[in-house]
Amino acid sequence: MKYNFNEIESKWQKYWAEHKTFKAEAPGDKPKYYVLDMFPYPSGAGLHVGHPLGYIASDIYARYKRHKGFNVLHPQGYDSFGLPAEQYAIQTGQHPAITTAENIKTYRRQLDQIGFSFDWSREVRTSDPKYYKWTQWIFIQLFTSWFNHDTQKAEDISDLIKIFEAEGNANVNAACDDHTETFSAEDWNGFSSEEQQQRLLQYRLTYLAETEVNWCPALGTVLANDEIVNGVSERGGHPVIRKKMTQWSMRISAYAERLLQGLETIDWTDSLKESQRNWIGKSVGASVSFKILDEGKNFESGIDVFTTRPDTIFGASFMTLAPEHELVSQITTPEQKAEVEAYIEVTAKRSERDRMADVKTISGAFTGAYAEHPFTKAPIPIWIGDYVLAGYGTGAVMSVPCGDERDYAFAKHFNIPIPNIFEGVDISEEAFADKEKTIIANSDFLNGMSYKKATKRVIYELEQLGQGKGKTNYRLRDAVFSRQRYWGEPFPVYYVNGMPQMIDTEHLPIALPEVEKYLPTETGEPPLGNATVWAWDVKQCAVVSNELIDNETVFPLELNTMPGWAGSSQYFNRYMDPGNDDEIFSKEAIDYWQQVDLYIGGSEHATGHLLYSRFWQKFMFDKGYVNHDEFAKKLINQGMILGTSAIVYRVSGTNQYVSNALKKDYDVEEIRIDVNMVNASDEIDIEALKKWQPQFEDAKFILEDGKYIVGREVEKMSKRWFNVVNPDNICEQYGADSLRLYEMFLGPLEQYKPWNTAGITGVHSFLKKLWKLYHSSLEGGQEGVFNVTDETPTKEALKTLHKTIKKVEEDIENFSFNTSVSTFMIAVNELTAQKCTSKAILEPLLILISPYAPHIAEELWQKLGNSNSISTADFPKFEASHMVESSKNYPISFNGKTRFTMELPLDMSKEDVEAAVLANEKTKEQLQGREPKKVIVVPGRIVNIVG
RNA sequence: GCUGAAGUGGUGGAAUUGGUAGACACGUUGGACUUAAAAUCCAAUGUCCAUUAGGACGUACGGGUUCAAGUCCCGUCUUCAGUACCA
Repeated sequence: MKYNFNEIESKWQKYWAEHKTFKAEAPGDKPKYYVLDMFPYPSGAGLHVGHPLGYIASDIYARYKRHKGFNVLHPQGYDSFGLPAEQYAIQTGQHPAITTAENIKTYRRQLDQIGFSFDWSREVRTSDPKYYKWTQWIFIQLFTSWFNHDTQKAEDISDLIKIFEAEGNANVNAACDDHTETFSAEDWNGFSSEEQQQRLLQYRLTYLAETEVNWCPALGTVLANDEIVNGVSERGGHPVIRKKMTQWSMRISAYAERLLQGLETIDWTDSLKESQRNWIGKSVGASVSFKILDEGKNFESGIDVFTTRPDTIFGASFMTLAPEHELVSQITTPEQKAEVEAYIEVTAKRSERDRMADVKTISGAFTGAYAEHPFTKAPIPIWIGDYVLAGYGTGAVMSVPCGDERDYAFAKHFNIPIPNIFEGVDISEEAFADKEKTIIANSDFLNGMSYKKATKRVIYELEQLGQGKGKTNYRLRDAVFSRQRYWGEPFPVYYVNGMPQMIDTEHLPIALPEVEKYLPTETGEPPLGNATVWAWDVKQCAVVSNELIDNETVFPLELNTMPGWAGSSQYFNRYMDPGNDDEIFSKEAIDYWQQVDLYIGGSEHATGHLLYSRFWQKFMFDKGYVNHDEFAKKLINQGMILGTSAIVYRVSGTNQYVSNALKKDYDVEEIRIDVNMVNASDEIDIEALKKWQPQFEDAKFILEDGKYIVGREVEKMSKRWFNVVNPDNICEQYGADSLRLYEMFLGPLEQYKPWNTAGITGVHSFLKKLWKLYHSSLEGGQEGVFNVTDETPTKEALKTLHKTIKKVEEDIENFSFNTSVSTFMIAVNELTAQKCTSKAILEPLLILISPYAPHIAEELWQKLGNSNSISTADFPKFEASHMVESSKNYPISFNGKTRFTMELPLDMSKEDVEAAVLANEKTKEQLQGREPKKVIVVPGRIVNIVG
């Protein structure tokens, strides 16, 4: 019998689908385990061999946990809103829903052929109205909540209104806009409804606000920072301007501290936690208010700065504002006006990128104005400089040149005095920024103090003056939540007199309207501005035609859509109860499934999806919908499988191509060609190449040894490098089990590693050997027939089996799937050599292998006479008794060098081993009559004699 | 610059956490089978010396601790990833 993997694999895939083998059970007595993959965006290109890596790992773990008696939830779905489908729609007019559905079909077929044990009955699609109903619902929950800093949690907005009605906002310690004014209960009750709403918006966890965005007029859309290169759009090279737009934002900054603290409680990789910490960017210091020395003018407020080094305040010899700072135009003196304006213009022209790349050049301008030092009352000149960022802190710094490198460089450049306030430190060459070694001098009441003491004291003194207080600053900014796109979740929002109103949750979902064009409107409105049926009738509670808008009972709906991360920030909880139309998930479901036990996905989501999801989870926790404030207990980042591009070398200016080894003799250009035309020894199929692209049709090739050898380059797998390997081809040629084993065998899960199809023969021939082990040839050289007997297993075979059980169990628990593939190979080789046919060995062996190679395992399992799926079988129990060896070959070392080996019983005591070794002839020979100083015996390992 | 991870044969990678370095696989070489190829099987394969027996060296580099170091400590170098004037 031949190992016919194609037949076997499609047979079992069909069986699993028909029998719903992997459907998670309803809550019951079994312990639960939740294994989750980051769901894919279904792109038009389909899957390449790199994509399933994490899915294979999670599938192995899920199957293993089923063998271990857990009720496993292992769902899959699609993050199906997104830009590519929309751009395709713009080009072709095809509705994104149609292309998305087609792409999902391809994905599903490709996923199915790899044999994943997903519970497809729980599939979610973020673009499905039944799903995004709940995304809209969460948005409304956020809108009707505020964050109380005193309790450190989200609370209902109605409670806030009660406080306002009773006592105003003076005692409310909430996460809110910086510019929120103080009002009394009388003030509040005197406000019009609109004025009240305006103020509440400053407290809500999602709010409308004017935000600066990168606007590209030619493309009619907002661009993200990474879509801009050198000040122009990446696509098309159109100019981009900074523009203030009214946008929805999420008040994630309210959760900064909890997002930081929560990292301590979860088992995620250190590097990932570290990048989240950096992103949150907590810094502890003080805010200090400097009075502006006005000449006739009257400034109500001074200049607020944030500093982490308030202890160095006596060293402040100037102040620097960001050029964009709002006070700049007010304080600049007439004499300095021209210079300041010129400088602002220059910096405004410089793109963000230029400013970042060019850190060395020092530039700035003096405003002519002075501030007053809070303690010495000395005048301090106020400068502007682009090294101060408008977006961080207050956009202003007190510059202490002796204690900060950037301030030092700025002071040197503009000849500003650099007073030294450190004891015993020379600052003639560079600034001194070592907090730990700081002793303050020349600083009045701070003299002689350490950084810690001085900081405490100066904050106290500033508070006495009313000019400062201790403050913690976070770099984390609120997240802009509006996109000028079509293919995203519509907001459940309509506008009455410009104020946003939520649609009642019972009328959700608000489905995406049909539009003629997917582009922005001519007046610059988002694509939903093209919709003709996009108004809200509050009487009928229905979406109606725009023509009916009367601003009395029919109102305009929001034209923006939500960003990509909206749909992915709670999907893991929705999987627990995906069909529920009445709630996002039932209490019963969340109480049983709790949280994700194991989450596998790429590290590129570190500061996006993974941060936003934690934020929403904490919010859901505050509102009592979930019972953990972290959604994933453990997270593993799988590495990427890279492509190995093939390169041919064109001799410059000709149509000749030179083989890799000869290219050094020519002036050549590199051209990437399709890797599928190159064989395992890097030799190219010239005929195929000629047909591939017209430019090669009548090309000449300069060969080495009659062959054209390509160059290789390891890089990301991508269509544009022609290095994509399609899993369809691999499954067809070698089978899904080979693909699964090989992806694991390639190296540690977390690591980046290149794909090399040639190596797959190793695992493929292992599967053939495994097949053969169950189909041993009978005497006389017949074709192998299925041959498993009830024979009592030999000691040797038992040892092989239990060694394998132990190793594989350890490997899976430690997620080192690569080494267990080797373990299987060794086991099969040993059992083949032992001519093992015993069912008592071969049956449990199959269970060990089945998480990795489920199809072949199911087939052989069935041949063994089992009628159920192997996935219901219990994981074999390791029994140490089978591992006991009576003796072992000890390496005998002298001063750490191994000289010979000795067979010794393992149950011998250390003393007896020592005696036996010393009595040995070879030992005596080595010692040449001398007495050993010490004999070290490590049981079962080594004997070392120190002479 | 800072932060994080890592440097082991021709290649991907193992190494029971301080105990025979290079498991397993790819590749390469030789052999068997075959008209031939594919497939399969067997053998060799870290480097150097030696006909063999065997020996020396060897985990980026330089030191150290230890009977014993890929593993621990100190210093240096290199690579990859993230981040970037964060006051």
